[in-house]
Amino acid sequence: MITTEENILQQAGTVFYRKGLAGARMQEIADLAGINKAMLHYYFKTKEQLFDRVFLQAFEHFVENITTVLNGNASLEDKIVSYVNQTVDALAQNPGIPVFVLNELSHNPQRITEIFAGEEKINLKLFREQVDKYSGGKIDYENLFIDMVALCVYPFVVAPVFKQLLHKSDEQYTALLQSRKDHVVREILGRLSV
Amino acid sequence: MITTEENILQQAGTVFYRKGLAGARMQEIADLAGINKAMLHYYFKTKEQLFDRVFLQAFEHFVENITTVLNGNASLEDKIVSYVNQTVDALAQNPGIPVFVLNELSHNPQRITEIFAGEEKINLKLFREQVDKYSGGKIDYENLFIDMVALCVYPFVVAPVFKQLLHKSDEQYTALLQSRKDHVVREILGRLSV
DNA sequence: GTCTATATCCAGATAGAC
DNA sequence: GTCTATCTGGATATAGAC
Repeated sequence: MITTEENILQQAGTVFYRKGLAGARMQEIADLAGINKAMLHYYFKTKEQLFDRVFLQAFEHFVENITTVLNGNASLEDKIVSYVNQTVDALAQNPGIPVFVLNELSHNPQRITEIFAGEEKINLKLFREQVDKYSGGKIDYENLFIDMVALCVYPFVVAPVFKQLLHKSDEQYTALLQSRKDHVVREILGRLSV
Repeated sequence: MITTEENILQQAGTVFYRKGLAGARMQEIADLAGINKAMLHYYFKTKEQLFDRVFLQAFEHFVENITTVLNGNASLEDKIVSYVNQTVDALAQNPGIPVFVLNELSHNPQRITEIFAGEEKINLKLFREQVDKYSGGKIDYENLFIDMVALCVYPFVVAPVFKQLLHKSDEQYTALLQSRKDHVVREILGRLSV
């Protein structure tokens, strides 16, 4: 059995993802959750507090693969393979999260410093050492990291535009996104083996 | 001398970029433009119509390099070099545009079909032919195109997160974005010469 | 074309019964 | 914990003088 609070959080997510903080209506969230508007305030006091909870969840989804995969003790190759596959799979289930998170951050940039303040686990030190060691200092870990993330995430972010540009149906574009997992792994690993 | 209408459009842009349609306040736009709220309605009737104009401008900025560079009659290598450099330069001047456009499209996906309806100039046929010819059919033009755009644009979109993650100041991150022009060109051109 | 003053609406939040 | 009814502020939009 799901609690009322979890139910609200979930429905609030779908509304906030689609409309943002300012565009969302408490009434719509209440309707989706099958409860009364007053209940939202009973559980979360204000719209902003409800939004904060939703945003934090979304942000954690957004960066979770970076932290869990990169900080493990697997080999560099294994980490890259894991990151790409897990990230694409996660985004396929929640394609709206990246734009939602990035948009809120662009509206509210100081949020990011607050979030990172308590989180020392998000750390690329280990990844850097592995890249340095692996390539004998020849490969810049920053660009490698940026490229890997960009190649995975951007096609989701820009999906509506690329769908039109490449003349793809929803199903065709979904298939393309999946097929890119192998492509991205090949490209990134290819740089290491030169 | 700049007209009142252009002045409004420009100030409306800065507000809408930061806050989105629902979050923006007509009063704030009026204040920035140094005029009265009533004037906004005199020139653009409703907030939505003002927003539509701003959005259309932004969208054109967002895709202009794709159309102008890729449809020219330059060589494939020259097109890639031009696209990367022009895109990064344009984004450096207006870093807020991509998230703004992508967010609005995620809130309002049918907009993209309306926009593309009249625009037959946005066309990757020529680019595809060049890639096919150049690589003897060995390189997938879709992934090449997606990757090139992703590597250029995504670092701007995700700037606040990467700044924290990589421990960069604003100046350092700006420098990194500039330095990536050569990096991206090298990576993409490198695939062609194998 | 530009302003002040105002109408109108709507959404977040609360009061209070059950 | 859950509801109905209501308060209140604020934002878009308009009326009308200059």
